[in-house]
Amino acid sequence: MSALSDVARLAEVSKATVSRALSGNGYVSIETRNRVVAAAAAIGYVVSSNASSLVTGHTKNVGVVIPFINRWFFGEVLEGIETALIAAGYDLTLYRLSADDAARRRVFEYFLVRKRVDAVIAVGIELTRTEVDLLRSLGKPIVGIGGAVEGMATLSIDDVAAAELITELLIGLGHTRIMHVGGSQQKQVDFRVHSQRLKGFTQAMRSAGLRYDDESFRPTDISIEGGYTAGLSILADPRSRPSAIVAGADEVAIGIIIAARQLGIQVPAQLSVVGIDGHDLAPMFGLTTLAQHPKSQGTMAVRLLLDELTDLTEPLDRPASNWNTFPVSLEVRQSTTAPPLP
Amino acid sequence: MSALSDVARLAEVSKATVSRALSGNGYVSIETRNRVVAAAAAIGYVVSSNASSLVTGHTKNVGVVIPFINRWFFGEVLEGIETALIAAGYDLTLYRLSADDAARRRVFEYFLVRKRVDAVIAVGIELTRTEVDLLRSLGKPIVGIGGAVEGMATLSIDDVAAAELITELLIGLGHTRIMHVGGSQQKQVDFRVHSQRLKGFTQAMRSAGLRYDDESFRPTDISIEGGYTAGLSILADPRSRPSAIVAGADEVAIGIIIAARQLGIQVPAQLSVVGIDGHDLAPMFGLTTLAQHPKSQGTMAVRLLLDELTDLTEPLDRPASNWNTFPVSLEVRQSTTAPPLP
DNA sequence: CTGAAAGCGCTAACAT
DNA sequence: ATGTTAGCGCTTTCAG
Repeated sequence: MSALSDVARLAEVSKATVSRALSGNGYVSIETRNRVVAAAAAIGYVVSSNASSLVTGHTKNVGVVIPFINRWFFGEVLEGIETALIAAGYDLTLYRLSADDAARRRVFEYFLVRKRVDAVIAVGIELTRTEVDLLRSLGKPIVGIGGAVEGMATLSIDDVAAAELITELLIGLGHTRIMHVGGSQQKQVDFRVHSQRLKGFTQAMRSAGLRYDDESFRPTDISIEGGYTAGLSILADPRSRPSAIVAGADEVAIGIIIAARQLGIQVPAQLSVVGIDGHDLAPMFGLTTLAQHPKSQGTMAVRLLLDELTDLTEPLDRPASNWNTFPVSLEVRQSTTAPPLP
Repeated sequence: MSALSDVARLAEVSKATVSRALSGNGYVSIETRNRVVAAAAAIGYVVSSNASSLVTGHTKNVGVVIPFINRWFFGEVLEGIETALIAAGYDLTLYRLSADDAARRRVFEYFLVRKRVDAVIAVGIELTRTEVDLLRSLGKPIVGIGGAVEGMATLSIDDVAAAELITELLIGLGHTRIMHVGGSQQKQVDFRVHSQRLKGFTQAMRSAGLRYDDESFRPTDISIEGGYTAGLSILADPRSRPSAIVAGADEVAIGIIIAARQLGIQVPAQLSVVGIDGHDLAPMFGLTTLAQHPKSQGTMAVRLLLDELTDLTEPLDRPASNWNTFPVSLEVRQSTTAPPLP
């Protein structure tokens, strides 16, 4: 409510001086600064970021687009981003991007454009060339999490390699009947993560000379319920039951394990289940996971963004080398329980 | 980048007319409007919300403060809020409020104040008198979810009644050895939800004349892992094992059930577990839950807020009756499986 | 080191 | 129905 001019009057200086004193830009004698700061505190003055943004052109606000909020991986990433952003004095404006195309366009062409955000973090969303261009033409840095996109910095694991790695792990343990329960190949999230994980699985199976057919993959909802339902149906018949399952996500792995236990199957003694997101459920379920540290990915993305935002003193044309994909290291989180007997 | 004046020049009208044509406020002949809209589209003009906010005083943006993102109840609420807000043309700025007191003050005294938000939704956070006053003095409507707070509209279930109800349900089923596994009474979230749920449980036990002692309550982390760990320790000894458990949250209930199944205990045949948040896991776990429809709570909160924001033509002093707590109805979601045999 | 003045891009009276 | 004018609250030259 109180404005810069109020502070100026109280401190008996000009508005310009107040601005300088409070923002730290420009010279102000130490004593004047103190007077100003005291006056500001006295009347509870806080700058209007609107007015400030209007003239400076930046908003101290970053937009985050993300397809899900209530899913482990995404929720964790979001938390990581939020923490890092607030720590840096930035606000976070959240846009959940549904599959709905019109809604998506609306977010890009309306919400993100009206000069509210300085930059954008896209989590698990494969921006189109057009979207990237739009944002870049507006001079807004973008960083992505979850897959490579041309024209912007991204942070991601190699989903194919991850699935391959974890499958090889099971093969190395002596398993031969291995299934993959993962996201539907039809209604795919962006980056075709599900396809990539399936691909990694298939590759590993093939190179090991193991049988891989239509029965080896089971599509499911990425949720505990989905995993549970799939698990019940897969594990029902003892004769056709796999001895190991590669789950497309932790939620799915948990659902499968619950189903297995309900059917009286011991996990991991009689069935190995591995997941990929890796949320520290390993010890509890006796499952080995590939941890991709979502929270750190969030923090890291913010760091990348802030670097750009700060360097932005000399605008645009950054070295192409910077617009690359940073691999995120995977950590095999071994179960503490004994290895399964295939 | 292109500004209102560019559109004006292109359409050969004044800036005022452009503003009117695009915002829909004020009279503009149909043909001029068409010309303006075409011109705007041609150069990809989008209003600067900063400039606009600066003069109108409102931002089309609401702040959401929430203690957790990655927890079912909160994640769902957040999704509900996001969807409703976007649909109404509002942005959502997210603040995760940690237990850290300094951080919390910072959010209230700095972030929320700099005129970025028109209103605030507080989820699961008990605003202090000071915080409510601060926001109200700034003329920002607030609505809360999760508990009653004086001076603002809130939406919440009656946690005591909920726990009582669900406990009575178990008692009615013939259980006598019932335990409550819920959040620690020490490090409490706001609204002391854990205490309230414990209280409801205790009341039901007492009125039924059932034994209630120190052993009847087990504090736990609100997470699947927490429930699992608690479950293992509670259910290990068959002689002291309860026949039913009231879980403080769905995550906890799931953890307990996983532990039970691992120990070879049939759920719900040998053990009943009930939860409160109610995320449709009922059929899968054969557990009865009390559904509180988090997503709808989010939507509803937005609706309340929007009402205020719209009525705000005649500012402030709204009838006190409006500042009440709206009860959220609970729905008993019965398990489809047969009732347990105590 | 400080002040005066010129806008940032838009909206809202007030005219016409 | 449209144009003119005066700011919203701040930052930033430009003088001094």
